[in-house]
Amino acid sequence: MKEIELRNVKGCTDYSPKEQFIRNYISDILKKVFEKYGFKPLQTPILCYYDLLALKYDEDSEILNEVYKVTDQADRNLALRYDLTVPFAKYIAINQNTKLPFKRYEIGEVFRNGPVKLGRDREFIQCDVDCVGIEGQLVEAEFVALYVEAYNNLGIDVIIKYNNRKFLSGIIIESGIPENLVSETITIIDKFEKMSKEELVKEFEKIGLKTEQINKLFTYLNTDSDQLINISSNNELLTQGIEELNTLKNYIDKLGLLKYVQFTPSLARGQEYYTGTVFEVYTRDGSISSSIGGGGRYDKMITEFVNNENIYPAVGISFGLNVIYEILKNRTEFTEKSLTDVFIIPMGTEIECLKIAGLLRNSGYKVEVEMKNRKMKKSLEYANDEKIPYVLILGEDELVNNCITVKDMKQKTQQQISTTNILEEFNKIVDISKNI
RNA sequence: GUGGAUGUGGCGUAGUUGGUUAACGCGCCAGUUUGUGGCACUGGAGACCGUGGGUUCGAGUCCCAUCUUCCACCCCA
Repeated sequence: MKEIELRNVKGCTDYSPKEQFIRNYISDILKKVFEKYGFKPLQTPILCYYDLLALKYDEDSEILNEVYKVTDQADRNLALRYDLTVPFAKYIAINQNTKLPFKRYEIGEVFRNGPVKLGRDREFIQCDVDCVGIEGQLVEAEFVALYVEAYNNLGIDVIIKYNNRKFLSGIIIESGIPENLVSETITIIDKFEKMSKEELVKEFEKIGLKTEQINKLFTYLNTDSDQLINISSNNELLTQGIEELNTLKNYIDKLGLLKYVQFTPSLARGQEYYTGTVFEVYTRDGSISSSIGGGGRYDKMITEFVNNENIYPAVGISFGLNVIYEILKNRTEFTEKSLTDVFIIPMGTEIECLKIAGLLRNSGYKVEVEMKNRKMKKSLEYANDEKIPYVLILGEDELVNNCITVKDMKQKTQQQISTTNILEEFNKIVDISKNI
């Protein structure tokens, strides 16, 4: 056998039990909130036809370079999914009798053969929530509520920045910038908050914008949400964008969520397919500079994809599992947390212990039984390392007296309880120590 | 993909102008007598110094190549 270097594929990560526990905790909370808002789980395959992705992303698109291509034994051209949105659109296209509105969520791996750095892998989990079939700003407003609730449940204080693509394109056109430079301009605007004004001007000049245009654009980009009403224009796109922004703000206000949002005219988001409202979520204290969630309205994508007479207006948002993990991982509730509640050490009483473990498990405790025949000292050291709060010891002494020793590892106390109604007795001990 | 750094036991590091058996902390294992943990003490295992060449009497230490990882740029989640 040839010796190989043992390592993970670039951009792929192992998650240890402790890490994965927190990741599961996060996705469990997210799932609960999604379902609370009426979103249904939809599961799509990771493998898909390459042509499907090629159809969606332009031939020369950078995205396509980052798609993993694979083949099967029949030499079919396949790919690993790049995001969850295309599989979603594909599902709608295949199941055209799907009743609208269709609300689904999906949490799953996606793959991008791109640059790797801290917090950015090639295999990563996306958490997407989408609603297809509804126009107007109500969906957006509800998504804001969902965002707030989800991040509240995770204990993260957030600020949701929002903007509107029609508004953004509108102000660019209104500034006198030619149509063919719109998308390049947006790319630069996306860096608005990261770069100084001088740097931005340089960038704008590089793509050929005139000083007058740049100045006009800057005025628009510094607009406050209250000033939106004052902007009047013949540009239909701009008027529409402003109207949508005002409607959305009104909804958010009535839902009492205004303190969670911030109108940000420079917010663009990279994806070409957004057509209306866009969101990006940040921690309020700014402890994490990158966004921890984002999304927006994309009315055309599914419509073009399905390509029948129907239109499929859609809004989708996503949560950044990795970055949420980075925020939560150091919380003591996790670092001090044991994945096991009870550790049972048998002293020649293995089967009895397994039976007791079964009893405790049935009432919801996570129970582990010592199976390695080692010294009690070692067993206790293990329990201690794992931060397991309770240890039961069943030896001959206990067996004779029909009882079992219960150690409270945190309090460093121990007592004996009767084995005949062990569950009841044990619950009592747990309750008492919880109250302390 | 382009540019810049990096690579020493499981982890984090030290290794002087190239010179004998590569050091330290953490971790790991075992013990400090009987069925009791977090501390302390004692002992132990574990690295051909990323890989392949080269210079040299001699290289972890110099040169070249290659790979890995990381940081910028690009793009995004």
